[in-house]
Amino acid sequence: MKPIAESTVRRLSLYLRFLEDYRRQGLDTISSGDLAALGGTTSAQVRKDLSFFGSFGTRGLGYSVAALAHRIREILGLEREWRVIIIGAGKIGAALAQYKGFAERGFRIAGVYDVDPARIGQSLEGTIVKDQRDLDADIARQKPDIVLIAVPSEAAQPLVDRVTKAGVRGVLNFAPTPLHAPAGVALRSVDMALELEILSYALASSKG
Amino acid sequence: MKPIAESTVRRLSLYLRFLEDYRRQGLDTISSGDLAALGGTTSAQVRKDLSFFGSFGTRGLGYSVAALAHRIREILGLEREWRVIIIGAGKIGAALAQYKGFAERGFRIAGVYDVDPARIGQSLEGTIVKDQRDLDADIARQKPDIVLIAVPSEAAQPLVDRVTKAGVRGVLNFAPTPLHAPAGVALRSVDMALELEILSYALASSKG
DNA sequence: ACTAACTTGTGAAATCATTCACAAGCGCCC
DNA sequence: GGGCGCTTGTGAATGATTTCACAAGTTAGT
Repeated sequence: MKPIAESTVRRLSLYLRFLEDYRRQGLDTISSGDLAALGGTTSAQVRKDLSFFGSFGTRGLGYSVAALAHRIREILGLEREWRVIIIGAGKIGAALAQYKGFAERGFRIAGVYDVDPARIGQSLEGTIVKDQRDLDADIARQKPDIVLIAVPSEAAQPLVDRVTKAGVRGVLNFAPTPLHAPAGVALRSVDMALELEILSYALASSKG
Repeated sequence: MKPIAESTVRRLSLYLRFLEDYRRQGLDTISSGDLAALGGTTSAQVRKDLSFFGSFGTRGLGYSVAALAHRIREILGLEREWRVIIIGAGKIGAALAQYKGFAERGFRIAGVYDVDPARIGQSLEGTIVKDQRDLDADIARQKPDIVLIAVPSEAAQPLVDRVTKAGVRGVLNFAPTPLHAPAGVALRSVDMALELEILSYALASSKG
């Protein structure tokens, strides 16, 4: 199958949310125009996005909310549960551990790790913070799918190297530094300071 | 001036970090190739990015680390201090309020707001959580530049409407829902669940 | 059964972003 | 001062993504 652009995947994920809203409202069908209006895009874009994966609409009517939601979940791999571990139990790690949105989407937090003795043993919403020295053994045993990196910048790259060596193939980084992973490993970064800087540019360039 | 792509602005922001690293190491010049290697891109990309804003390199030598860093800060609007307020003092809001990376880059947290009486009055790293009822009056008085939205999804859009009406022109949303802002307002979203779903897709589509 | 009103799916066109390729400029060394 | 090696800046070419435009399929109404 030809590779799908990230922008397309991102929009699919959004469409899924709108479909869930529609379902909650008891609506059975939705048109590409409706999805476009909700997502701030165009109906052609929506149809093109979906067309990469087949054609599951009905001309004249639109898409079945339930069927399309199911199909998008399949495409995104959300039908299964993903085991996620968090490394770093500081402010951001703790916020992530307690974030409800992950569980709702099938991402199960299987463990939280830190190096700080003051944090090890603490409970974060039911999860006990474990010693980072247990990390490799736990990865070997539990085979987590995704690791969230919530440690200081300088500790991030060594951890990526470590967990990918242990077999982890998905990493989501929250440290404000670009990381590199070997081929075959999916790595993404959420960089809040960077987002603020992009906003800064937008404000600075518009008002002069 | 012609509009600059967001991807370009994002990379400029990265280059700035590398320049600061270089400066800490006492290096005076840097080439587009060096910047490219650090950022995982190509030297042509780096030069093209910079060329949108003028030409400030020296052929044969590269770029002055100090001069380029200064110029990028100017471009991004990081020479001035931005006043930022945070709405929502839950886990994410609290983590944001205490995040060191913002202050380092000139984003000053001027206030944190919540509606929950249990949170109002609490201290977050020196900042007292204020009553959200004071929001409009405080915005009128302090003229914050940027608002960080860290509230539940359903509360997010009304807040965007409210703060933009009060004159705020930059919004960074952390609620997992797409928001809409009037023209002239810069709005971005950081959606952690969405990033995980993109990872999920990458993992699901590679291993079948 | 026919028409009118919609909506999908998709090639083609247009736009946007990245990469290529190279002339031109600069520093260093002899 | 001349030549060599390195690096920038930038048009042109390529590649990727979005938008256009429309044939074809479906429902609902009469």
